[in-house]
Amino acid sequence: MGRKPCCSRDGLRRGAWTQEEDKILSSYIKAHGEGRWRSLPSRAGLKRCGKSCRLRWLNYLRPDIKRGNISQEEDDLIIRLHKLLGNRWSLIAGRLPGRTDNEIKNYWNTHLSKTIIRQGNGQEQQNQNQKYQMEYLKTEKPVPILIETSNVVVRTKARRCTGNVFITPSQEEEPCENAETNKGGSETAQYAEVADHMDSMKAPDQFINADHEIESWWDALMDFNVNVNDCNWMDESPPVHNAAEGGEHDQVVMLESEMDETRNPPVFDLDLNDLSAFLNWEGGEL
DNA sequence: AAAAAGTTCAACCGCCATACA
DNA sequence: TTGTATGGCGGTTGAACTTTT
Repeated sequence: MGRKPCCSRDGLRRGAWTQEEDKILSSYIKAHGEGRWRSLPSRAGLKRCGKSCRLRWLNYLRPDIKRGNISQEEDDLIIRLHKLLGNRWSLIAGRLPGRTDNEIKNYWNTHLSKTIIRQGNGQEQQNQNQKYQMEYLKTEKPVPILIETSNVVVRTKARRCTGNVFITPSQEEEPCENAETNKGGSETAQYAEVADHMDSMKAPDQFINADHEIESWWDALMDFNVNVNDCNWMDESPPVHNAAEGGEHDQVVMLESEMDETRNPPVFDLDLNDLSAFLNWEGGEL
């Protein structure tokens, strides 16, 4: 017995798309926009399931897609981001304009993972790291911390916290039950944690917009010199909530809209700027 | 030249989170 | 609060293609 197909309705086509189908899908989306994938096939006159249409559009037909010829710079960036984020392909793809998560995932599985395994923790990898470091030094910018190849990634999939999320310096508050803290972990682990939490936050009236890319979230934290080691990730627990409104915990770090009004000297004294710089460095484009 | 083995990548799958009635 | 529809994600599959024997 095979798996149950996602669209079990009889008469739906599966497998490779024909040029004719591509044409129909493209022109329909150009005319009516993306979305409502479930009903799109019948509206467009396609004998495909909505999921299949969505995937075909996002991974192949979208006009802004770059295909093939992944450059050395992109290659390097994928490797570095994968070290930080693990198999979070959509996040990695978000930093590579025109590339899809599927393409990056395939590229990783067919090219890069083998390269990494070959290199392991060996000299070649260290040399590569040294090369990055030397080039970066020439720019007189802070030297980024180069991520170790040994592993790092805390979770491969974002989890969600419900409600507003605050970052506080308190060691006494109950952490969000969905969250894991990595006190004392490597910068990479910390970043992965921040990415996870940031990734999971909700918009629009909350403190962080889920659509923001990781680097902007990270930059926001950098504005406050927040040390992740000193933070608990909080759910909507009353004491913390009160703090946001000027209550008992005056050191709550507020983000987004409130951030502009509360830009004070850093509440925490930490140094993850290097990692931020590392992330923002697009291999050679300094 | 042909068969076998290996590789690539588009497409599909199940699962999960969110939106909404 | 609950149930359902929908969108999005990462893992996996398998046909097509390439390389090796």
